[in-house]
Amino acid sequence: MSMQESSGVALWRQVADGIERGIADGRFAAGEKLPGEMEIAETYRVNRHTVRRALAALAERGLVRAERGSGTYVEAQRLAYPLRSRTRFSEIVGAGGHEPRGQLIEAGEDTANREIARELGLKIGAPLIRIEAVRLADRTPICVSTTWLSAERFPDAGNVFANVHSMTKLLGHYGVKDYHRASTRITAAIADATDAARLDLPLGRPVLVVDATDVDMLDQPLVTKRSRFAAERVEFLVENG
Amino acid sequence: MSMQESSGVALWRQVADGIERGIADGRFAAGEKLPGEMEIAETYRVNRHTVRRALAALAERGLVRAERGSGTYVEAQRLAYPLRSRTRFSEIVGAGGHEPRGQLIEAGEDTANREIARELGLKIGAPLIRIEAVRLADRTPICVSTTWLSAERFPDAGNVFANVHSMTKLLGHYGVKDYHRASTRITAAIADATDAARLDLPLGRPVLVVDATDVDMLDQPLVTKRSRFAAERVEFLVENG
DNA sequence: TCAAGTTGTCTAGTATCATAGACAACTTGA
DNA sequence: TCAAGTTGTCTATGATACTAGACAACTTGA
Repeated sequence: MSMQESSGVALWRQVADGIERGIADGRFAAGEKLPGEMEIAETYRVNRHTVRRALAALAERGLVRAERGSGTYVEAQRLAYPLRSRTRFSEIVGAGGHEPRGQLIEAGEDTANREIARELGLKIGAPLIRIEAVRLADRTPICVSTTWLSAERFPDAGNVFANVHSMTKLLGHYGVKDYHRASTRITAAIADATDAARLDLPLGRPVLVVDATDVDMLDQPLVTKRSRFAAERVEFLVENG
Repeated sequence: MSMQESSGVALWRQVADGIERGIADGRFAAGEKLPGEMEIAETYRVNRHTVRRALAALAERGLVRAERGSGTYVEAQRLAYPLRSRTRFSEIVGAGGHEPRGQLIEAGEDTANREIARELGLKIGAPLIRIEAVRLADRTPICVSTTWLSAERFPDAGNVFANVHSMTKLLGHYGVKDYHRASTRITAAIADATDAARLDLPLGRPVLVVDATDVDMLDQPLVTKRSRFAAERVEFLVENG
């Protein structure tokens, strides 16, 4: 027999992703025993060795645990988190009874290209602070964001964010009491290797790509950002009056 | 040299994903020439043949086009789709310089489940008209929609739509002069076999799933629908005041 | 105790992935 | 016209992925 998807994704990986999805959506509950390796092999029409490799990958990530002679058991428990627009990430997550977290990946300097300059009302080439961060609800990554701020208006913003772990608090540090969303663009893509790693998501899962700009109460642009959300963990509600 | 990520995703696929992302986020604009195969190979630290395979995969999906002796060029560009209170498919597509088309797949009767009843302000079990249609810009499918209308208020709506090929015209036929969007919910999923066939999309590509309800000028619900957009062909623009 | 069912570990063969180099066919600009 | 740069196609080689079969080690329940 020979499968030949030629999708560029290894069979064992497809099986692993399938099982992980089963865990994520509750088909396999935490602590429960998975079907036997033979049975999994049959459902995916794949050799048992391929299933073993998939299970090994999941075991290495701590999602399952194999017990010789007995079976393979689910270690993880599934988490799901809604997200609404027009509010603060921290407030949205907090309202859902979860603890919002922000984790800095990298902060650095940058210069404005045409698009960012237009969004922020700056000149092309203007100095920027670029902040890349993961945002989590409890311990589940929700999105990765790249945020750009004017380096003149928000000097040292990278270090500030590293301390406060929140964009609202960062802006408050510079005297911005309130702000709101000026524009939002949404599309979708497939998680690439970088997304997958940062969102702790299997490769090939959909991500929602959101470009947004926030302005202060005088409609002066403050920050513009591009975020990539794990689509299976979020649903956007658009409220047009 | 030997890469050995062991991520279960083939190198050529990682390269293809990287290039696609570059196209999606505008680093490579539509019509523009990509870097040469050798240059791409160097940036990804990969053999030229691996790059060629990645480009072949993108070419097969119509995202790029190779010209011998000259270079490889970006084919795609996304349709800008503003999500305003006034959202008409035909107007949006027309504004982009494309010809809007609607193609009926199937029309039939249905009864309201809890969600649809709530959206349309009907009782559970109320008779409905269900219209499934593909919407295209020129000859490119943009989305498939399932639309529900009250069968009492819009009798024979299926046949009307089959003639006019437009939801705006259909509503006009029943005396609705104007309407607007009451609610929009967006998430993303992976194209299944049905989506793939109707959207002329390869299996496994991302789709944007939009649930929306339109109301008349007195805020009375008219239609509720679920649409599945080919994510790689559209970009939603959200304008919150 | 024992049989059935489970995971763990070998060996082996075939197909695909990725690299490497060479050259042909073609386009572009000087 | 020509040189430089591009994509297209061929051969070849090693590493990895997948399949296939067999058997060991262990758990469970009758």
